[in-house]
Amino acid sequence: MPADLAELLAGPPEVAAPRLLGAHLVSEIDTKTVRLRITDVEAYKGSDDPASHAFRGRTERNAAMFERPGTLYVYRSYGIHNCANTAAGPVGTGWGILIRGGEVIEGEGVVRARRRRSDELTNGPGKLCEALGISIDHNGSYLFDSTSSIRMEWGEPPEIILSTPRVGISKARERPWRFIAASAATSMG
DNA sequence: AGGATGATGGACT
DNA sequence: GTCCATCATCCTA
Repeated sequence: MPADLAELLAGPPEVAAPRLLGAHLVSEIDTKTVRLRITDVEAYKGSDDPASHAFRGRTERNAAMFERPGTLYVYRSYGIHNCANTAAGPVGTGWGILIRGGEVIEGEGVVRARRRRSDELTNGPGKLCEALGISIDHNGSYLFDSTSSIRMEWGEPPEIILSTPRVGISKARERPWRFIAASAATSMG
């Protein structure tokens, strides 16, 4: 029975994040469709989490994370890349889940055209946004609205989930809130 | 295979 | 001015 993703995201992010693995991220931009299977996510828990953008409360940049679960939070990273999160938890908590990586299911030609520089298409939050065509303009849109150009849809969950420390942060390293989908055939490091 | 580094913008001290 | 929820490229092996 398919999980209700919107309901799932209403819960705490460290619980919702691993269950997001296998779900699909669909972008329909410039009449081009890309469909991705989510394989790599990280949970961030707002004011309880010094590594979260929302740790110090709501600002103009992170406002989308304080909206209803399923709201897309896009921020510019290192001045160059965009990274995508979904808001999670009750409205006002600032909880969220960073989408770090996925597998292209549909639209690989479009993805290769958007990501000219590397063979690594979608294994990183900046790369994933470039592949899907996600820009800062999509910040604040709702992932479960059928009219949104970026949507989240149910997909088969992975058999195996790895839990590791989060990437690229210096605070709260002890929280193993990165979740990676693995298959029995593949060993990941 | 793996380490160093430059690009570049926004938030914070 | 300093610190980043990054990535591609340029080194050394």
